[in-house]
Amino acid sequence: MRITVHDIARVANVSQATVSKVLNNYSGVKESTRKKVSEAIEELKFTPDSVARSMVTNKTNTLGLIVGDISNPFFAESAKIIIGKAQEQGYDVIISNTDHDDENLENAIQTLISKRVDGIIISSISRTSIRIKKLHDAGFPVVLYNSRVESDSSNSVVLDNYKGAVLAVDHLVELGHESIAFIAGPTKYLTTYERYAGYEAALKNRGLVLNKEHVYDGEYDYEKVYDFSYNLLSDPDRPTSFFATSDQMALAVMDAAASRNIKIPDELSVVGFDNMNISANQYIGLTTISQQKENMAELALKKLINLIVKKDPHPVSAELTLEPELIVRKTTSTPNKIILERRGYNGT
Amino acid sequence: MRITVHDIARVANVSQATVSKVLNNYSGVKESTRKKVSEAIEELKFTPDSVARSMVTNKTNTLGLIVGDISNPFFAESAKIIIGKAQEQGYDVIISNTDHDDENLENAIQTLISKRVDGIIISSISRTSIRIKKLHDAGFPVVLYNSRVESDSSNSVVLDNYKGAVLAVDHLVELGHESIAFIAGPTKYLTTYERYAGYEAALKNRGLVLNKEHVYDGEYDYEKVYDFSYNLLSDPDRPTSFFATSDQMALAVMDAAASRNIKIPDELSVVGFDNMNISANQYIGLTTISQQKENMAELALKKLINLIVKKDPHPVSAELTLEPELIVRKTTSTPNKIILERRGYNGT
DNA sequence: CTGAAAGCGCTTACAG
DNA sequence: CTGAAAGCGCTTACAG
Repeated sequence: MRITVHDIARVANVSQATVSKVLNNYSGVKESTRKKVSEAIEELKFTPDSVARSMVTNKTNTLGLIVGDISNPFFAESAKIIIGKAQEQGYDVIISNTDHDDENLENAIQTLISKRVDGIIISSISRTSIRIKKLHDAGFPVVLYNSRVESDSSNSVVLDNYKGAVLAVDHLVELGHESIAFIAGPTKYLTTYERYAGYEAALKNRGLVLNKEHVYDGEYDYEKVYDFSYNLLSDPDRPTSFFATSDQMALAVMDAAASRNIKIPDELSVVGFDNMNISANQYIGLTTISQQKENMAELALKKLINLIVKKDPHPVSAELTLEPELIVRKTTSTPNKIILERRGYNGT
Repeated sequence: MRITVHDIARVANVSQATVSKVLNNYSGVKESTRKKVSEAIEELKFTPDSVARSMVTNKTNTLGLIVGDISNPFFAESAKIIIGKAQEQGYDVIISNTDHDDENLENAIQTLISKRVDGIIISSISRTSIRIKKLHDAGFPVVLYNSRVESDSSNSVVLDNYKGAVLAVDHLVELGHESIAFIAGPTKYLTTYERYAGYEAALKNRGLVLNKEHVYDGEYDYEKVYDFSYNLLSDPDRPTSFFATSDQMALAVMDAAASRNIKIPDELSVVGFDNMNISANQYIGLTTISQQKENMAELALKKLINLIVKKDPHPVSAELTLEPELIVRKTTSTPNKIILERRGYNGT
């Protein structure tokens, strides 16, 4: 049924070996035979079988991309860039979605490896994972995207998350906010962990106290964050601002505020983290910390490809850290004086 | 280096064939030898090579998913569902992003097939494409997701797009709008083509005239739609409402309106199409037509799997059509009387 | 410049 | 219940 190099060889009256040589554009094939073979390929509409080729070359030209949640636009947008760049280099990408579950992650790695992908980009991995070290030590190409692990041996590209959080908090404080709730997300990730540290430090540095009841450190779950925010916003003594560790979570906060009919930014300021495309939409206009995802995604892919083709056997800096940037839009402003006074504050 | 069935066979003192049998859980293996083999597998931490297995079984357990733009949340959310359901059934999925370009699409199909994926779901394909018919006739499992092709032979699951558009227009008309701009998108897709037809018919049916200058039928490009809307909104005689053929495009319209400081819905009504997750966010509250993506995605995957395992050799209905549903939220309202009067309308 | 042969790591009849 | 052998469709030394 399927047509193979053998068929081409027969039709072109050459050996399989020569067919293979023209298929791979090797030099050292007489022009006339190359032509014969090409014509046979054309005639039989032959396309070589990648699986068979992978079997012998030990390359599949496919990459794995493991994300916590592909429906989070930050990941979808990152994926788009990674897929695009990968395609340019001749790689396809298998996407695994873990729903932020460690067991799913482990399974994903397992099957990707058994499918012999040439390398993996992982974007949501617990900071205590030792899996990465094993892969790294085994020489398997892995790079962490917007993730890092505490055991040192790994290649990663991340933002300076600590600094990013400080930027966000400072912005709010400078606007006059003294009560800043925090959607921290799960601290099992080093990124969120460091943002939490940044939040804590910035508060302390500004002489503000951290109110644990104003911090959500549960899982990444839209509904749960919505509920947390919704409840917190019923408090007469509610925070005047929220800092969320992702734009997606910031949107959940805004969703909750809207359903309580609380106006943003007049009655509540919100800052996110990621700068996903939609945040720039002027109808939404979310103030946020840019993750530089174009850069980050491109660097991660480049790093991975280098690892694969071994151009970069001893990468100078295994860990790349990008600079965060505060992008002020329209979800933040000075806290509403009237509300504050009603609550007994006396301005600043 | 790599450890193989051969190694296991040696350690367990059996043949490769029996190793294979326990690997595949075949019956007819003595319990004691099964145990010996299992222990050897355990001991050497062996995981079978999927590539080699695919070579002989003619199955890769991987699917292809081709989308026009994975960064459009509608596609990302659909992908999440498809990937999740696929994983449940033991399939991984390679995602190809075409940027709505026909040549990219063709290349994607090509490489997916040479990688021997077991089946493909295509979500953005030109209605005049003859590629699908060829694949279909060759017996290759393909299902179209939210897409259909004019040549009949294909498996697809789509919404009744014509009716969806009628629903959207009727809603606006019933609210009192007489001037409804339309972001149609490229009419090369049957979905958008049919929505255009629905828009046209509904207008006619309501005795309204279609103003070609109020219709955007260019490519899916956020910037271009933004510009189109921005320009149209400068017109003193501008439309009082927009119907967009996707939520993503509706967002672009809202973006443009916001930058012109035009209030939604007071001064402009907007209805989208898709009902992506974020549209339900109450801060955004986009009125839209639901595509039932959960249903659609699940059905598409099920259809594909059936095609693959041939449980469904003669699918009763090759084309599945779902019912659209209007979801009214807060981006639509009656047209602002003051504005209308200022423009010389005299109410209704 | 060309081809015969071996091999990648599995599974599948088939014989015993 | 078990194993020897062939084969999936390529590529890669190697010999000529």
